[in-house]
Amino acid sequence: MEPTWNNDAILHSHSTSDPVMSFRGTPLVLDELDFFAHKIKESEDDLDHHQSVELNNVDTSLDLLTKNNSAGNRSTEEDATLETMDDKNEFVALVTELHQMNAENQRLRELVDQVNNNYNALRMQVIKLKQKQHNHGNNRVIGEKEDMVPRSFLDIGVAEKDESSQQSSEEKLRDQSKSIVELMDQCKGHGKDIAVLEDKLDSGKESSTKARMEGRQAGQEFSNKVPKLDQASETISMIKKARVSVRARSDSSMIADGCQWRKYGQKMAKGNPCPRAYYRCTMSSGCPVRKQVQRCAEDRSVLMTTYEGQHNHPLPPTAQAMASTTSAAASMLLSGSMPSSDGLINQSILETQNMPTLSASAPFPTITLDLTQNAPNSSNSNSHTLLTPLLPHNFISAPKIFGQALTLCDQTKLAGLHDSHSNSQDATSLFANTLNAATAAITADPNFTAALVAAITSVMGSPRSSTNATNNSSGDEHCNNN
DNA sequence: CGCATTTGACCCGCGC
DNA sequence: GCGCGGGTCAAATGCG
Repeated sequence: MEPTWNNDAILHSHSTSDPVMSFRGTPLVLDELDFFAHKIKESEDDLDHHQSVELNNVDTSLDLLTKNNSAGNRSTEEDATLETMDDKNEFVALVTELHQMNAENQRLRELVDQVNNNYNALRMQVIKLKQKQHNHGNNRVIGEKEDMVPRSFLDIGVAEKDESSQQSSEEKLRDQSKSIVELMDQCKGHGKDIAVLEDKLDSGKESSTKARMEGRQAGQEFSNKVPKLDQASETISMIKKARVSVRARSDSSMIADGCQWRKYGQKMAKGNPCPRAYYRCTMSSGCPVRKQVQRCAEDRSVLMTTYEGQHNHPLPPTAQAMASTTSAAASMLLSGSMPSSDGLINQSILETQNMPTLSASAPFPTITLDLTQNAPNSSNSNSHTLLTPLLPHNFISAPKIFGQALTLCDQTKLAGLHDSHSNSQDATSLFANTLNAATAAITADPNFTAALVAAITSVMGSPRSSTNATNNSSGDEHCNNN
C-alpha cells in the first residue's frame, strides 16, 4: 500500500530549503512519525480485519459441526457419536477462546487509536510551535546558521534552550511512538497466541470433514501471518549481534559518543598499517558494549569506529543518541534482510551509486555510516551544516537500498537519486517500497532520526567536547604513516 | 597508590 | 591438522 505523506508545506519545509529547521529536527520527526503512525494503524487494521474474517469462518465451522453432530446423534453408531461430541466440546472451547482473543485485539486497537489521537494532538502543538518560531525567527536565520557549530552528544538537548517547549513536544512525540511500539509488541504476542489456537484447531481430532476444512482454512491464514511475527522476534534478537560502523574524519583519537570507555587491547590488523584499538564500555560493570577504533588505511584522516552490543544500563542523553542510532540502524539493517519486493532497489541503486557493501565473511551484519564524503571542509568544524539537513531524508531511503550495509555515503547523490526517482512512476513505486522498508526500522526505534542526527553531529564535533571519553591513544597516534 | 593503558600471550574460528 | 587472523586476557607499566 502506498504510504500517505503529509503534504503540509511546513512539514516539508525542511527537505532542502530550510536547513535551520531541518537541523532542529522537528519536521523530520513529524514526517517520519506521520508515516510511522500510518503504518502502525494500517497493520492494526489489517490484523483486525483478518481476525474478524477468520472468526467468521470458525463460527461457520462451528455451525457445520453442530449440524453434523446432530446428524451423528441420529446415527446408530454410538461410539462415533460420543467422539464427535468430544470434538464439538473441544472445538467450542477453542472458538470461545478465539472470541476472547478477538476482544483483546479490539482492546489493543482502541489503545492504538488512543495513542494516535494523542499523537495527532501533540503533532499539532509542534506544528504551531514551528510556525511561531518560523515567523519570529526569520531575522535570526543567519545567526542560527552561525550557531551551527559542531555539537557533540554533550551538546544535544542543551543547545536549544530557547526551544525548550518545542523539544518537550518532541519528547512527547517520541514517548507516544514508544507507546505505539509497545502496543505493536503486544499485538505480536497476541498473534502468537492466535497461532497457538490455530495449532490446537489443526491438531484436534477430526470431527467433521467440512468443519475441519473450514477451521483449517481459517487457521491457515493465521499461520501465514505467524512467520512474519516470529521473524520480527528473530530480528530483535539479531539486532543485539549487529554492528554499526561510523566513518568520520577526525583528528582526535576517538569520537565523542557520551560513553565511558576503557581500552583493553590493540592489534595490528591485516592490510592496515594503523593498529586497531579495542574498547569496552565502563559505565556499568558487565556492560557488553564494545567498540573498535581504527584509522582508515586509504585515508588516515578517516576514523573508523565500530560499535557492538547494547548497553545494559541507563545512558546519559548524549550517549543515548548513539545507542539509539546503533540499535535502530541494526533494526534497519535487519529489516533489509526480510523478504520483500525491494530487490530491484537494491540492485539498481547499488549499481548506480557504487556504494560500498560488506564482505559476506563479516561475522555479524554491519552497517556503515559514512560521514566522510560530504564533508568538503573536514577540517572545518562547520562542515556538517550541509550534511545534517539532508540526513533524515536519506535515512528514510536508506534501509533496504543497501541490503546488508546501510551507508549514508554521499548525501548529495542520494538526494539527487531521490529526486530522479520522483520523476517516474516506477521510481515512485520503488521509493514507496523503500519507505515500507524503512517502516520496520522506525518501528524498531522511533528515536532513530533524532538519534542519527545527534550521532552525526557528535561525529563531526570538535574533539575538545569529548570530555567523557577516554582521550588517549586509540592506536592512531602509533599509526605508521608509510 | 589506584587506575588506566600497553602489549605479549592466549583462545577461537575459519580456510586450506 | 595447521596456519592465520581477529579478538580478548592479564601482567607489566605509566601516570596523576
